[in-house]
Amino acid sequence: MGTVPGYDKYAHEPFGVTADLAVLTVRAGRLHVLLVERGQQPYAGRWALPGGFVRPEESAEEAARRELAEETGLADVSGLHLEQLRTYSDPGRDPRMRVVSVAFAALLPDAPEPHGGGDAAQARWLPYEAAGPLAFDHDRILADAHERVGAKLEYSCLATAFCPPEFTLGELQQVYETVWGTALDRPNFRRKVLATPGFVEPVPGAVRLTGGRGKPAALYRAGTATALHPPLLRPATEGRPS
Amino acid sequence: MGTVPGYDKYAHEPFGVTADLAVLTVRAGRLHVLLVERGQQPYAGRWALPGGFVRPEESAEEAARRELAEETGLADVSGLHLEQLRTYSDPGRDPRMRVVSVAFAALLPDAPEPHGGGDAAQARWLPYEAAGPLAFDHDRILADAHERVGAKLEYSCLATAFCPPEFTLGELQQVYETVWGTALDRPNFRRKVLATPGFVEPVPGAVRLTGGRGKPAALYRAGTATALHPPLLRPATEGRPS
DNA sequence: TCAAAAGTGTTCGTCCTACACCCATGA
DNA sequence: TCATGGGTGTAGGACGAACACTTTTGA
Repeated sequence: MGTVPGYDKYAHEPFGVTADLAVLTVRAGRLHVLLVERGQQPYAGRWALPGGFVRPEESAEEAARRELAEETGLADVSGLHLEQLRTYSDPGRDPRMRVVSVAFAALLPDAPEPHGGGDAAQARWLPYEAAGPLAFDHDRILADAHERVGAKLEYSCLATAFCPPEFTLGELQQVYETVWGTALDRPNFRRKVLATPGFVEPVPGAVRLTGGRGKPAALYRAGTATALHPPLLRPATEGRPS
Repeated sequence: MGTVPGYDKYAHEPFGVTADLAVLTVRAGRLHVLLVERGQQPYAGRWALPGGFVRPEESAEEAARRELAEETGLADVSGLHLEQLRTYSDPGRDPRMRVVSVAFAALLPDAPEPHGGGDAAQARWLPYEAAGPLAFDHDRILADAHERVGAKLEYSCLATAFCPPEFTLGELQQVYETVWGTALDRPNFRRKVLATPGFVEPVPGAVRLTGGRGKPAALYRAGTATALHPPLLRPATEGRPS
């Protein structure tokens, strides 16, 4: 970083910049979100999205990964899919000072157990609906993350990010059904997924029993494609906000 | 905004927060972008996206509208469609200090002429392809804006934001063709638009000659819908990034 | 032999594509 | 009367929705 002589970086009221994460997973057929209990003021004792201040030498995305590792102890953060959501900048959204939050959405396959650390007294997965009133404007951020992820499932291959390295089509379908809150027709879902080149790749010969009963299902891996053409539209959800 | 006793807001290296705008319009069948010539260091004399520092008492979106009015003199900024793009936070993207930029995309109907003001020596519309190397990382922001707008045309009614209050279907179609860079079939486009409730509403009896020749075209106004179901997919654009 | 879950086939409608054709206007 | 742009009609095909049916496993 260069220097411009005569520029006073303290001329303005200072802003803080935080990176906050809405980390989602599918657990037992329900959508869960990763939350931390705040250990400090403000909102001490309240649940919040993990996150924290961006440091001078890192980008917002780097800060998000660091905070996630620090506050929840989740390993394998390097390969995690992070999607920048939007930035929340209302004055007064943080009582300490002017803070703008760069929010990210992240998807994880089922649920390594987190543990608190850093500024977080504890960390845990909570069902999406049970994520009560959160600190700051995190309720809004969480809702935006849900909406965004639901929309991206339609036209991207993002759903595989919710799945373990090898998964069945039934598991993949459950991701869609859980995030969208609607049931899908299994035969049609199957055809649609298999007809999209690069969405999933079969693992030759591998099968797995899913529910303890029933026919063993073939296993698939995530493919190399990122976009879905044509998209897999969710049924009849009128009036979705743009 | 409350106060938390004992919190030192100067404890961290201060961040600057800017709001930058990629303002797009369609002019004579070509995509144009609104640029300003910087009057100050750094990058003095270089073209850049309009924008500037967010003030302590305003949100990023409010700052974007204010800077747009100040730097380009465009009126009617209050009704303008602003779409938050994403936030750019790489360390070193601004040589003065640590600055994160909250970027917005905006759409305008053809082209009130801008004039410089504030920190901008001058302001003008430039064809999208001719928007040479810009200051900071604004080339990247501009490309992201183009991609985002192109994608949103598929599943939202955003295209009407490029049009004047009353417009013909030919003009609306030209918005799609200009942003996407592809030709569309006129009869099919027409049917698609008219079949989507709330996309456009006819202005009874009103007609207008468009090219000086040809049959006068019926006029329409933007409708109340925001989403397009089913979407209007651009033809065969493989490998688009997610 | 039954329940449960995976996987296949088929039908029917809707939407998209493409192109042919007619209409109204200015030069 | 010709070129230009607006507007209508229509046949064919691709795709999605719905649902019946078969297969393979554990209990």
